[in-house]
Amino acid sequence: MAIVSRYTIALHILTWLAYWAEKDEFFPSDRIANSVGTSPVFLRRILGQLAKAGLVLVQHGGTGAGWKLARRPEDISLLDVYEAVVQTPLFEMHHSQPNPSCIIGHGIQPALQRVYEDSEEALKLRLAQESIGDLVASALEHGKL
Amino acid sequence: MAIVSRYTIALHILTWLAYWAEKDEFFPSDRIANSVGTSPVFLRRILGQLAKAGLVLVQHGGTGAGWKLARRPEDISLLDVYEAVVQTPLFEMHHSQPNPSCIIGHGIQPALQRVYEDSEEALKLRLAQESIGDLVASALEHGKL
DNA sequence: CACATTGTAACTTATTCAGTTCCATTGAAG
DNA sequence: CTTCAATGGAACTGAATAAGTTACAATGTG
Repeated sequence: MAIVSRYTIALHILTWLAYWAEKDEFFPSDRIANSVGTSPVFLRRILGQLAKAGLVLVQHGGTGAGWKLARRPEDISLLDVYEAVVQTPLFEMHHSQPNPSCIIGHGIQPALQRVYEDSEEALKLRLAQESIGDLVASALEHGKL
Repeated sequence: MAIVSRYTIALHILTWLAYWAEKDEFFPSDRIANSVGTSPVFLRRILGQLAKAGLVLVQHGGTGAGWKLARRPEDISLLDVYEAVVQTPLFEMHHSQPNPSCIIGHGIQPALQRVYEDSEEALKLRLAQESIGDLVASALEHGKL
């Protein structure tokens, strides 16, 4: 399979919040849902993860409750978002145990472990180079056509 | 989610075949299944993909039917295996359509497309640097303890 | 106190993956 | 030319996971 669409949704949310950030207000989840095209409850689940990671701030009760960015868009990297939203390792190991009395079956998992960690690291390094600020600029460019 | 365990299984298969490669015979799928710890039918599905990609050779009927490597282990990169077995893009887009009348909703997908492609490319570049030969060496090192 | 909004739990639905069973097909060996 | 060990593929099951929905208690501003 692939990296969950939850990650795409999280990036959409943050890009949207960044676009409206100059207003400096809290935006409710159904307002965001209108742009993303999915349910406010689903968004709140993701927003909760982003809040735990310190990427957004939440205002609970009263009128004017909702969400806003906790930092400037340029200071939120796509890696920050990845680590906030994706908790599972990128590569899956065997579902059923390989045969430990076979020398390959015994040694393959630690061998893969090392390669998998390095490869995941390469991906994360690339994600660290891009920010929500970049996404806003790029989305506006494409959105205006 | 993550990259399917099918990829791990494919690497296990090829590492196993590489380990026995000097014998220069064809190995049946249930012999391989004994090391991997999963069903021969599942393995044959994966072996079929590897054969299509030209990484293994198959011998159909008769005694001595089975599978063997089509190239030397050092000439099969982990990227070759990835492209043989994983067909879907690494990142998932939205499941439901973002709002096209919102400027962010309209521009976000092409913006993400570019970043996603670049990031997937970074992962593949790392996978291209490692070969089945490396995996055999590393697995033997760990397997001997 | 009123009320807009969050937080969370429980449920449904769809999808995907791994694994299984079954049988027709293949082709080397005797 | 028969035998038989093996592949190839279809059809099915079971389990896990994701996205989406409904419902309601908790929050805290005004």
